[in-house]
Amino acid sequence: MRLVKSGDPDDLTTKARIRDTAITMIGRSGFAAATVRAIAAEVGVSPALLLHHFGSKDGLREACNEYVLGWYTVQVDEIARDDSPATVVGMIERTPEMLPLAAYIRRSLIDGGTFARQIFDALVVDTERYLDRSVASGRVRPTADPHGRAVLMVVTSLGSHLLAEYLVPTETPAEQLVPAASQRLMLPGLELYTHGLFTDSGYLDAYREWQRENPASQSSVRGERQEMREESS
Amino acid sequence: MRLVKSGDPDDLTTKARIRDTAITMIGRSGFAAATVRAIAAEVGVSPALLLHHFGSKDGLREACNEYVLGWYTVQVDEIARDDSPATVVGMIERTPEMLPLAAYIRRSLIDGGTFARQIFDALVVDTERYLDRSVASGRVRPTADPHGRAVLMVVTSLGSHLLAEYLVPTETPAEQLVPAASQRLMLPGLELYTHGLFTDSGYLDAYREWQRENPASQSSVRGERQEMREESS
DNA sequence: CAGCGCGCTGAACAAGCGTTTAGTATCCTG
DNA sequence: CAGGATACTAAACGCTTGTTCAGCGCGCTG
Repeated sequence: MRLVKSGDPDDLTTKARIRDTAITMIGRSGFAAATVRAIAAEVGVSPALLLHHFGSKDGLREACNEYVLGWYTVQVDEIARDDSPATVVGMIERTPEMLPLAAYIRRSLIDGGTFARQIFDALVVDTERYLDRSVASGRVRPTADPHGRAVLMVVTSLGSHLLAEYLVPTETPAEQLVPAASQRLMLPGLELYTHGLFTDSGYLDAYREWQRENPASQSSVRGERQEMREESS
Repeated sequence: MRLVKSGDPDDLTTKARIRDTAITMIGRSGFAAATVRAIAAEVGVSPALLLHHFGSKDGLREACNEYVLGWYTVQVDEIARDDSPATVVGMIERTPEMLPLAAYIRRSLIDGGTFARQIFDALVVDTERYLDRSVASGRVRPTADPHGRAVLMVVTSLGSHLLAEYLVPTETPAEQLVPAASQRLMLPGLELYTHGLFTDSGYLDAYREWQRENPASQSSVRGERQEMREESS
């Protein structure tokens, strides 16, 4: 257990142990399946204590969200300080002690809601910054839509995360699931990122053409964020 | 309602109407949240009738799976007959009357299980065939790992499907969600597929090098399927 | 020592779940 | 017209869920 904080589980307050266990169990089986009684039994306390500390089951979820989001922010700041080529998504998958956190985030993304959106947006911001640096250093090609490209890469990463169970043989043990899945896609991914998929720019040119002729249909979709369109005028 | 079959809802047997409603409601709110009572109320029958026809709630799910899988197979065969450039995933997203089916598949992919794996594998097989044709006709580059590339593309497609709610503004109505999400990723996707992401083949070469030096680590991951390795010997 | 707060428990609560059971119409068949 | 299958319902069952409530023991404070 122990999650991120250092020291023995015995050193943590019972409230913290409940929170950590809840994160693990919600991540493993989902919010609904992780019942108040099951979590309490796992920690070794009464169900009533859980409600005493967190008010309600939703209060517990809120506390978990807050904790995970705080931890996530710290991690991002940490790896943003050095300009290592590690993305946040990749790092989440590798460090074993934060696997419960990753599973919890995975569940949250599936369930939807404000918390998941915060995480997703943070991932996109982080990925975009990483890509910007890579463009500046000449390793990555510039793009007409940096934000959109970052979104696409986050979607691909999280997609392989969410669909990991279908990428590996059925009998793969749960703890090897995500690493095995990302290794499965490594070569095709690198190949795609290096050479692309199409032999020429026909599709892209056609889409740009269509886009130029139907400028109305995109403003409603893009929404928010980018107001600056000076470079295209 | 009416789903795929033709005619008025009144023309269908009550059993079929229950099944269709179940598909819609499970797709909308998940298997657990779509209770027997809620489905029965939506159809306008008693909860007991549902059990009378399908034996149990799991029996109902089984019937839904069977129906969706059968319908899916028909669709795939249909668009595989002509060599249109439409992928199955894309088609699912566009035809409005099969949106409930798509939502149901989406939920099933999240919940996991045999049915979801069947759908996923079928999508991969179909995508791979489509890519093979495109390679033969010269529109798409050949690859060292055709199956892996097909998996990657399915993951990207389904990923944007699963994460659609994060790709669009919060207030986007549910029925525009998937189209809006895929349009959001259209330009970055085409750009990536046309030019790739990296400026040179450094990362790919390094990985291939590493792969050549550590040939052990991949057999356990690849698993199943491809036994033919004659071209590399 | 009295008393208050805090961590904690056992037992119970109402509500919702999937499911069962007994029974009622209805229609087809002999 | 008799009779059995079929479509369907009302009511209840047992179980699990989140939540409440009264109360216990312990440590700190006055």
